[in-house]
Amino acid sequence: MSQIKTMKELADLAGVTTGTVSRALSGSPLISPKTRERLQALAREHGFKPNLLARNLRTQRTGAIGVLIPLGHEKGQHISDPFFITMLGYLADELTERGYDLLLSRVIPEDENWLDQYVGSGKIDGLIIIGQSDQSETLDDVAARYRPMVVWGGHAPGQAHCTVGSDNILGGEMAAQHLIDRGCQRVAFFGDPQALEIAQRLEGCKRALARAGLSDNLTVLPAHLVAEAAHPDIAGFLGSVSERPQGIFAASDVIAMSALRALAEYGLAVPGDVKVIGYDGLALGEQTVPRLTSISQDLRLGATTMVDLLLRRIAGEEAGSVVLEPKLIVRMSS
Amino acid sequence: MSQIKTMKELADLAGVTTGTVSRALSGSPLISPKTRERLQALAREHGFKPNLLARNLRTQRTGAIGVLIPLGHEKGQHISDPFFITMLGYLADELTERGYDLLLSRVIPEDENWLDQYVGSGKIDGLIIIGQSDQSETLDDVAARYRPMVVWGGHAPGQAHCTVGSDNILGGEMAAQHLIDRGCQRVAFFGDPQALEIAQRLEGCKRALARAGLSDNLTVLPAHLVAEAAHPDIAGFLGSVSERPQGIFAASDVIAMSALRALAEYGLAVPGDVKVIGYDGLALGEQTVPRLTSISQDLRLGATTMVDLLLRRIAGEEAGSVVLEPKLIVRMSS
DNA sequence: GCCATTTTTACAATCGATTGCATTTTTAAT
DNA sequence: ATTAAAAATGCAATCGATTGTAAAAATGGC
Repeated sequence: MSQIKTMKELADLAGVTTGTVSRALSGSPLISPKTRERLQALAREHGFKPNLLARNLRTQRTGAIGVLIPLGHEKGQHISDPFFITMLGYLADELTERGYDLLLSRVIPEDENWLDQYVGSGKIDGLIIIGQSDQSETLDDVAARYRPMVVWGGHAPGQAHCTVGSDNILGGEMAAQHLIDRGCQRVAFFGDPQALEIAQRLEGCKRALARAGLSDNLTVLPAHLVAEAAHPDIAGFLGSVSERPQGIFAASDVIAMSALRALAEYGLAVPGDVKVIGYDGLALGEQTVPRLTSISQDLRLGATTMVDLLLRRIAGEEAGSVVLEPKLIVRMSS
Repeated sequence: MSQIKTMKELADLAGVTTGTVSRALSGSPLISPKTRERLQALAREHGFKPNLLARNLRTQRTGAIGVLIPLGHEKGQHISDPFFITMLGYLADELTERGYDLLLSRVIPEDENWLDQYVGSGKIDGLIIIGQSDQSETLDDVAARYRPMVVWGGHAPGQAHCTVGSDNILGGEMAAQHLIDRGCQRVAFFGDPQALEIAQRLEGCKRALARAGLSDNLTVLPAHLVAEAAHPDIAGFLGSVSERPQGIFAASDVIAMSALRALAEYGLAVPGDVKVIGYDGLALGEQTVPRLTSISQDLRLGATTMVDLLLRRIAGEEAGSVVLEPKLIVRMSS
């Protein structure tokens, strides 16, 4: 019952060398069945578990995938943000199902090469980044020399890093078109286009409005991504505009929820006075009052796809970006 | 611009030894400021990052905290369960704020010593376990020889492992009392008492009923913890009981949500026909229809407390279990 | 019973950093 | 200029496993 911590101890105990123990425990055919079983039994009996650090150092693989959340210009944003959390849950399911651990880190990309902190640190076999934020060039930069990396976010032509995400331009177009179909003439866009994904959604929005000849009727409010921070932005906006928009396109469901709250506080009926559409299709949209119309990205599929691509890249295959279909979910807010 | 991967390469390049490089990069006072700066500049220039595995192997610390979710008898339960996810988000915030990484793993405790997979694997400095499930003895067992471990869940007298969690008995009592106060004579408890926390909530429930002389009016339905799995359990129950309960105490908010859905499907009004109270106080309870009355556990505080205790234990201090105050949140379902 | 194979096991280098101790270089004091 | 003291660097062991190769033991054919 003594505590065997290292192979050396086990080896001494059994009267063999660590090499033999190592091979025995890994079931190498170089070891006779007799000693193999003896050593395995001994290891079990003493509860011996090989040190993974040492093993990984030697074998140069870790069995862990890093998941990074760059918080961009949004300093206050927490990991407990519903979108991150949802995505994280799916990723965790997917990765653990395939035998990988998930190393979660929050990063605030302040110093030049925040990404290199992880890449090549030897702690991970691959990297999944949730959201480009405003770091698209940095990502391109790193992607050039670090292959096993997949990013959730928008795909732009000429982009070097591998992304998975919905077609944000199309999604934005669908959202705006939906508002137009519902009779909105003046539309407000809530979201900060500094982030690529959001810029793309805005772009799609503009296209739809242009097609309807409503280009001049768009107002853009660069609202914060965090719910608590977005609320004052939105409340301020609603209080100050002369001509109230008839439709609001929020660049994320979280922003949309803030908008719903602010609208309620101003006594505005949704969808009667103002129609609201979000983006993400999070589960919480089912539970808002009124239930939130949204452009849905299939996050579970997104997670699966990212993990797929990543593992293929780790294996050395080429694997390009994937663009997922956005889907309009009409609920009660529009 | 060559890719410097190891200290040896950097050292050769600079014409010094790895020892010097190591000390220079870690800012040791044994190195002259001149060479220190020269080496640091060189390292920066070549984008050198020390291999963390090697460092950790040498220093015997990893900078990572393991978070484990034993899924117990509930095989189908996913990490994307709202409760886990919420807790996970808070933990991630808390840990990253203190400079720790978070290594997430899902475990299905099938083999004898699932816990030893992680303890002593050398990958983590400490362990946080979310939920005891039905593994309380195993946890006690491991706690005896592995100090840096904190568990979210119920605290029972004589328990060896360090727990943080709400007072489940008191919480259960409060929930049942609330239903009684609202005039419920027959009460149903939804939840599987195999898990310690749930058993405790049931115990509290029984006490309150006993005090009111209603002991015989309790029905226990061991519903699944997973929303999708709980629903048929509950629907079946509602369809089969002769005397419908006037109050339902769901052992978790997730179960309560399933109950709300099932009740709606049976055309029963909440809280008119049946009153429902959940447990956890998750944010999603704000968004249900009707908004869910619940016994709230302050998960953010719980996460902070767990991390606190864990770090103190890692530092070698003694740190005992903490029981948090449950709080009744009256919303619209009761 | 002896030599040639084939199995088993031992030996030792290796992964990439850290760190105590020995050695060299620099500084300062006489 | 000499030497003692202080400062800076080099050397080499170490963390705990893996793995190619060499050595030893077991097997088999005659």
